Amino acid sequence: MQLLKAKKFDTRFEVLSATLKLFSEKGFFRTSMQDISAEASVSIGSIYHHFKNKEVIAKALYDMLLDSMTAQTQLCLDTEESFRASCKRLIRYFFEVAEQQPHALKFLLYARHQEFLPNHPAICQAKPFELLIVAAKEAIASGELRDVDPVIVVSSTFGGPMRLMLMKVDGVMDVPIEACFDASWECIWRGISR
Amino acid sequence: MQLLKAKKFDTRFEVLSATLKLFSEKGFFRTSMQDISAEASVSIGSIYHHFKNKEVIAKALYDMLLDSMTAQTQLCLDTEESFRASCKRLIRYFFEVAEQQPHALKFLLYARHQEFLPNHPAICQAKPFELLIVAAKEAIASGELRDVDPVIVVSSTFGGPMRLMLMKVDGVMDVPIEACFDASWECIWRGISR
DNA sequence: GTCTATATTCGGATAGAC
DNA sequence: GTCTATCCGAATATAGAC
Repeated sequence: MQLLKAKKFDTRFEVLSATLKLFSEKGFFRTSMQDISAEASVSIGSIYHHFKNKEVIAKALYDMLLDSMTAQTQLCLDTEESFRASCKRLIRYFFEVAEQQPHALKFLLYARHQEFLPNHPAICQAKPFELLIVAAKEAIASGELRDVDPVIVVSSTFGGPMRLMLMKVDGVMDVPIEACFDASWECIWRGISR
Repeated sequence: MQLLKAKKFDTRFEVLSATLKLFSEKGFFRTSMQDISAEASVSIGSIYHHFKNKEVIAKALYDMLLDSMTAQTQLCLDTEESFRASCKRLIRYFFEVAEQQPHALKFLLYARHQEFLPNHPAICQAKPFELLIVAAKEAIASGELRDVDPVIVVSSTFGGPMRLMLMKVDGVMDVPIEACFDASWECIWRGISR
């Protein structure tokens, strides 16, 4: 599933797509409107017709990607029966995104937003994180997990995989990230399971 | 131990100290030389006398903090006898820094460097990480840890605590981070130990 | 809706006195 | 070594034609 959705082949999409690539490569501040214009083959005037300013492009992009992540998280939690199964599936999904849409994941993970979207909540206050906290709480109540603070459960569960994903999107990992899944998951599950 | 060392009460130190605060609050690009000048109570001309440009300040800061981290990592690995004891001590140390010198940790963790120090190695290629990989390898050989890829061991060990540290420096954690230590460590150790 | 040309601001960096 | 005053380029954003 593509995180960045092409409703139709329109200017708006071209701009967002080009911007995502540039931001993840060079960052928000090193990317000029000129750059975006060139990469998207859309004039600066047109860009400003669709987006009030550069920050608005960033915000549109961020919201879109985060919404996809939230939807996917919700889906995994709703579809699977156990916390274990939900997390396994979700991490598998994240790994897939890291492999196939590294730009999107890098943009999202690198929490640069803090810098270019001032007074925006930190990523750890975002929706997916909160959904997982709730799910962890339930899994503790049901006895699936040991009785540990849910925040620590979620950090322990996703902290390791996130390090691996960062390595992947930074180009430091030469093997496919899927190769890390089993070993990584075993560490996680031994850590949090009852 | 202070990560930012005051050799003497000199201009250079004043600038670095002010810059650390501003960068961690507003980021590299939103901090102007004007801002630094005001915060440090040092004229712009003087700043440029000591540092060629803004990037050089950032790099000096980054190197200084990373060197401290490397030294501390080395110390823990040299002093303690087991991988387990080394990591416990190191994470305790990190937590302490998160609590007492959040600016320093935030600057270091937020890997914004990628953006303002182009073609600089990602944090996961930095010295402390490499030291830990080697140590993990040895601990596997000695039978202290299960036979898991050392990269995964290190990610699993520090991934969780790093999430917690980020929450702390982002002001999202209201309790002292030390309160998380025992539970977090138990998850880690169950995950990686033999 | 898209484009080109242009205005205006901002901030990094320098010159040169003390 | 420190300071003030100033330069100048870059990039955001706009105006207005098509």
